[in-house]
Amino acid sequence: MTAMTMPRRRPGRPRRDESRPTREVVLTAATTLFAERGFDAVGLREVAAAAGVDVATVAHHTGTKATLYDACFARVFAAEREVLTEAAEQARAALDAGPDAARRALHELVDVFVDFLEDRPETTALWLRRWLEPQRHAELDQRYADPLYRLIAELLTAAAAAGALAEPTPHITVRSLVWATHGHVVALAAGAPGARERREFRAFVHRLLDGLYGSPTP
Amino acid sequence: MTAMTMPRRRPGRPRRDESRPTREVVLTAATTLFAERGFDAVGLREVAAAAGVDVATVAHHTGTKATLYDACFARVFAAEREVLTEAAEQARAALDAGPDAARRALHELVDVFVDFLEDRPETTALWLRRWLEPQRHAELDQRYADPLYRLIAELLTAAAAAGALAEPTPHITVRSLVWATHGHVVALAAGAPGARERREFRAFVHRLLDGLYGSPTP
DNA sequence: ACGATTATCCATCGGACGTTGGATTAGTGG
DNA sequence: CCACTAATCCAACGTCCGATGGATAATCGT
Repeated sequence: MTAMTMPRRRPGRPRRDESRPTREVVLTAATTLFAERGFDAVGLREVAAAAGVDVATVAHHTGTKATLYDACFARVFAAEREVLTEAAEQARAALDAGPDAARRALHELVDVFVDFLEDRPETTALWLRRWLEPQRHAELDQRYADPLYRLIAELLTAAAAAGALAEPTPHITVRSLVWATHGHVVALAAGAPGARERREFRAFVHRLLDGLYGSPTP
Repeated sequence: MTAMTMPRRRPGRPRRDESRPTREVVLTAATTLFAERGFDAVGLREVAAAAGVDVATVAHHTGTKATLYDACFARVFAAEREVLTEAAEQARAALDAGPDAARRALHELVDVFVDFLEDRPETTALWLRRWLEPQRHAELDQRYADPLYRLIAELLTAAAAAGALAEPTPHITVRSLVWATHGHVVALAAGAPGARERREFRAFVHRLLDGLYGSPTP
């Protein structure tokens, strides 16, 4: 196909689309690309093309490539934190309603987390990529992951006190569960069979939650 | 410090060190760098410097950057497969010696796997990085991971038949265990506290093995 | 002993990269 | 209506990258 000279956008400030600010468009495009191929494999010109803008516009809105990457991660993580903290609050409220309701609330929490990661696989991809950067790992866990892990571990400890679990759950068990979930999401993103795979993984985590520390009464 | 003109090595074939072939030196250096920072963040000149050779020598022995990366992965995985298949054979032999011996053999298998990954964190790093490349994921799992998963899952099924476990273990449980272990290794590599962290993770996986599908008799 | 092969380094190429200076145009405040 | 700011694109810079052609020296086969 002959490259017809597309009416190229001329420089200058265009009409502003209030509903989708350029910064959001750029961050969305960059998040997808970074999640798929990682920081170093993605070029700023590529991000700009995916967002439909020039590379200088990307720089104007998000600074250097490193700050763009950080902004993508912070944006994705903000959504994760919001979902998880709200679900944890609801589960904690249910602890007072008796062991059965508490246990149901814990399973609901697990479902919310797995649902969230399945719906947004870029979250998992960005987490795994950043965990593989040894310099950033410690700072990341301190700023982002550890507070959430602590939140969940404390919730499970309170659940044990309320009779919904046989024992409190250490931090390390929560982390292992999180990694198992991320593995599940990575396999899904790589095209593993959908419905059955999901059902089996749900059964795995729920069984782990019920069985590892022993439900008091089945 | 003034850059004193180091007696630079002149071209031409040097005396050969039979015990450490150049190809092995290059692969070792490249494996470390790729595991630490990933394919795109590592330059061939950097690999060459770490191996103490010129970049053209790297190309001479390992071809393009992509084939070098593949060679690193294949070499690391060969060691993993060797360790795991031998451990699985020993465990299978123990299945005939009664449920208790069989159960002990399964725990030994888990220990061998976690020991191996803790000793060679680059194995975990390379696996995780490749799992994050969607194009290669399917081929990788087919060629490398799935046979091992199947080996272990069949072993656990045989263990259930021999009375060491209450139920056969699906593929997905094995994969989840593998991911949990990788998460543990990543945390260790990032400087998490050593001894206690390790003890708690061992307790987690062993308890999962015993408890998730229920040991027949405690 | 001498050609052939192997292993190494040097120099360089074309291209892609991240970043930036500056021109251009739309909106905004007075 | 005019000065100012904000947002966009173009073009370029210097750097680094992966790859390769070619020179050089050690080893090997005969």
